[in-house]
Amino acid sequence: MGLKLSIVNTSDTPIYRQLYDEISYQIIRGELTGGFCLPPIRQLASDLGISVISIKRAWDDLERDGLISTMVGRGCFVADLSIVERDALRKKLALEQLEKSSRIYRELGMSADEIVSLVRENYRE
Amino acid sequence: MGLKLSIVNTSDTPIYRQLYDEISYQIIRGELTGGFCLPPIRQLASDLGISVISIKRAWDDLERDGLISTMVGRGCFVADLSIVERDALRKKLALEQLEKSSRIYRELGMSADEIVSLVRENYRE
Amino acid sequence: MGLKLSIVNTSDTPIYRQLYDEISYQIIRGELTGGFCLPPIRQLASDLGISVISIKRAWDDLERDGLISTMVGRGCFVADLSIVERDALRKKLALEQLEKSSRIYRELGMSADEIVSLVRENYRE
Amino acid sequence: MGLKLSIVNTSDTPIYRQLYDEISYQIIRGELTGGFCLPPIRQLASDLGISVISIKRAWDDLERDGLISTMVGRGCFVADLSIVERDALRKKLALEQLEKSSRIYRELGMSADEIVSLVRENYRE
DNA sequence: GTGGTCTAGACCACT
DNA sequence: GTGGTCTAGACCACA
Repeated sequence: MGLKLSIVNTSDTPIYRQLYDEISYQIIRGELTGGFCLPPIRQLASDLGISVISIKRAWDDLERDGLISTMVGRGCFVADLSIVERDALRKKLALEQLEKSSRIYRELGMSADEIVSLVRENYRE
Repeated sequence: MGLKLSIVNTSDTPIYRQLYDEISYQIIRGELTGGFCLPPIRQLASDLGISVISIKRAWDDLERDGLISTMVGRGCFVADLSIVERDALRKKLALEQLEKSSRIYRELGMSADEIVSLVRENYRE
Repeated sequence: MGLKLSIVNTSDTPIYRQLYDEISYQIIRGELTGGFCLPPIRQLASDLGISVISIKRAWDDLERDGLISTMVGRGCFVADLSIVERDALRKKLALEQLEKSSRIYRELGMSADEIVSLVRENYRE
Repeated sequence: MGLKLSIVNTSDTPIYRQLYDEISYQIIRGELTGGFCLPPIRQLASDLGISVISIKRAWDDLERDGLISTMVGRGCFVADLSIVERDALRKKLALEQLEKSSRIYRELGMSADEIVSLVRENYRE
């Protein structure tokens, strides 16, 4: 099974960011495991109908964060992460997101209880 | 008491967006009430050290969303919103934010309980 | 019975234009007849909650077009118009409006028949 | 064939409005079809001898109304509208215009028949 | 006095 | 290359 990626051109989040996010989420969820070989960027670019530059940028960022590693001439491979590392990453991303939202909830004058009930409501669907 | 606004020039969110957010939050929290006359855009521009255009853009967006109304030659005034309208707006913004976060939480494979405990933890601080 | 005027501050048509229009329409419909004495602009300004300047501007325009005449120290009076004059004015305004709309209808690629049926539909309500 | 636009600087309708109108009419008439790539705003600005800002403002409005979509770094593209959508839009704009006119016709005390005959007269030319 | 629009030119991020 | 944002300064119409 190959890599699954879906890109939204009209989104306001840059393409390279969408790529970064999708790959990192798949790694965190364990769908992409250590040693998996990512497809050649040129092929991926034509498959997704996007620019090579966007992919390169995403791959660079992923490598910077230790999620993949590039072996010149051989390709890009998903890094080996322990469950502990993956979990730490997961919690870090969740907290980042939560803090961003919380700032807004506070601006709206919402209490923790209100938010919790919104969360529960939202998840039931 | 005049209007309180703080702008961060180095932020990656555009100035006009920061202005929009601050004003709309103040309206939702009831700190800015119907009929309040916003300061002249040119005065505000020089006070904040920003361009008139950024303010104009924010005011345009606020007007399009029914939060203020501008009268040429007279000034810009906060719209009269009923408590019901304000609450609806508040809930709408909260839900928008929640859905954005939820998408990410789901990508990270988190359950509702996990999120709720994160929220509680986050709010205790 | 006094003069009836309703002004919408938030409208995008200038106040002086709203005044001009309402007065001229009343004259055309024969509700304001020759010799009728308009209220003092200062009183009207405070009654309507608008600026004297806006009224002055409207009165000036009306006088320019021969619809009222100002007698210094005595007030402003509606001009004596014959039925023929009133009808000519009515047709002129209608045609002006029609030409403005027609330009848009043509841009939208509508035929005369389409427009006529829209008119009939619109008037039935 | 490139995009055809004509701007009148001396008009009292803002440049960004003229742009919005011309583009939207061309989309409604089917002259601009889905996927068409609008010229770069900076090139268009220099071609038309106007400022980038005016174009940007028009493009923003068009995007807000779902008529085009812009992709940073790639350009602005005409949205894919079904014939049904285009027709609905066309009718909506026509009705808006008609209601504006009708208000005035009523103020002038005109019957539906009078208006219809005016329309027919006006279209014969 | 107010807001509405526009220009010319700049810097930045994305592809 | 593309669009996104911003500044500084100008001219106009409205109240």
